[in-house]
Amino acid sequence: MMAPRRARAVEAGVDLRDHLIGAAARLIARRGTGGLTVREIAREAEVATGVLYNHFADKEELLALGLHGHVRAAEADLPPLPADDEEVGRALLAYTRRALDLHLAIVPAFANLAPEVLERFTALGNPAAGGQGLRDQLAAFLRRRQEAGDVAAGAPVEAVATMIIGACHEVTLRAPAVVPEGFADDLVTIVLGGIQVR
Amino acid sequence: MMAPRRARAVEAGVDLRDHLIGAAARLIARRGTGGLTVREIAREAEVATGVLYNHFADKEELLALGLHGHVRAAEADLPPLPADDEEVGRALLAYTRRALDLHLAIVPAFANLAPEVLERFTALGNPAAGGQGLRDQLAAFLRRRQEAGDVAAGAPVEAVATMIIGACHEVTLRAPAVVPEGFADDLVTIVLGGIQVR
DNA sequence: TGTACATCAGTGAACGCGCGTTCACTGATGTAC
DNA sequence: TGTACATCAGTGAACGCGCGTTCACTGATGTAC
Repeated sequence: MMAPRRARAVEAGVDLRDHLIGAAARLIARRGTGGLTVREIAREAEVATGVLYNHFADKEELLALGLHGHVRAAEADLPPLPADDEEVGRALLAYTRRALDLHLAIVPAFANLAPEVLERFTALGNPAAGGQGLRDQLAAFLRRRQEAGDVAAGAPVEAVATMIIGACHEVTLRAPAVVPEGFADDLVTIVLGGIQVR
Repeated sequence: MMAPRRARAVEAGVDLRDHLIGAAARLIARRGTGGLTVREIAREAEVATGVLYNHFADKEELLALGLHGHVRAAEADLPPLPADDEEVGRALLAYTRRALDLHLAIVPAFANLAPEVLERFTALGNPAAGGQGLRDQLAAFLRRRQEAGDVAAGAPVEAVATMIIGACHEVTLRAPAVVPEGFADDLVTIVLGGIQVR
């Protein structure tokens, strides 16, 4: 075997590649991908700028990986999902709150994302819900409950999932993000019962 | 009066300032604010680059104005809104379709927008719905119909407006944007009747 | 165990390019006579 | 009407800065003996 050299600031046992991705993820969590420079990332990692190019093809690859890590880290902080035998309304509320919390944590990082980075990020697979994505996870939940007879047979569950996730996006995109009082409850109320006069 | 000179490519009678904003709006409509350069805008306007700085403080101001113009132009292309005595479901469908169409036209331009430009754009006032914004316009419509007794008294109409607009965002943000078959109808169905088993 | 040498990841100054912005110059339009 | 002159918006080459990327050099870690 050959004999390499270690980066001064990286403790033994950690892969420098992971160390760099972690530094990028931390910066992205703090201020978005916005005007991040490779020098800044190297500084955060306490490493020389040139080393990035020993581990990544270019800045975009590192940013995509950092963003991916950021999303996974944010999701890992969330409380677990409800069991499938939970009452539909309660379960839906839990899914909605989860989506809101996750979006509050990650949407800012996507606000000013270069298209090339987004493309690479997408190619890495959806990091949320084990590669499934929040929207699809919610849609799958609704289909299961529909088959179980807890959701009206003809209900357009795909559109429901899109609406709930979309509403979370909407409220979370403005800077600063403001979630109205009782927002998640309102969403569930609407989706369950509608607004029509009866 | 003094004696100025006219830009070669600008026909008599049009304000050069408006001509420049129009060129910026056209480019933004075509490819977003993404990597637009002042040289490109000047080229589109068939004018020297330096002239921009006779009419705008900097690039950001021109981009914000161009974006504003783009949104107003997109909205002007839309069919008119339904009258207030239209049946609620039909009216809601019309509002939803309008929101979808407008978002299809303008969301791409916001995808990769620099925060400073967004800030300046916001300072110009919401260009949609006569300065009111689509979401607020929809919420106002729902409040009116609620007072008229066409919408359930306790229904959280603000959240409904956010959900519908959010769903339009959601579906329109992915590139390429794909609106599922019957999407607007599904949204209205959900909002009116809900998905609960009865 | 100790010394000489080889390896190659890490280092960071330097390169080069793109782009926003500037400014000396141009020339079309008006005024003076 | 014609000629000389003044004005200043328009022009575009040049400036300067920031940032991604490169590459000659360094030095920690292993191997040979």
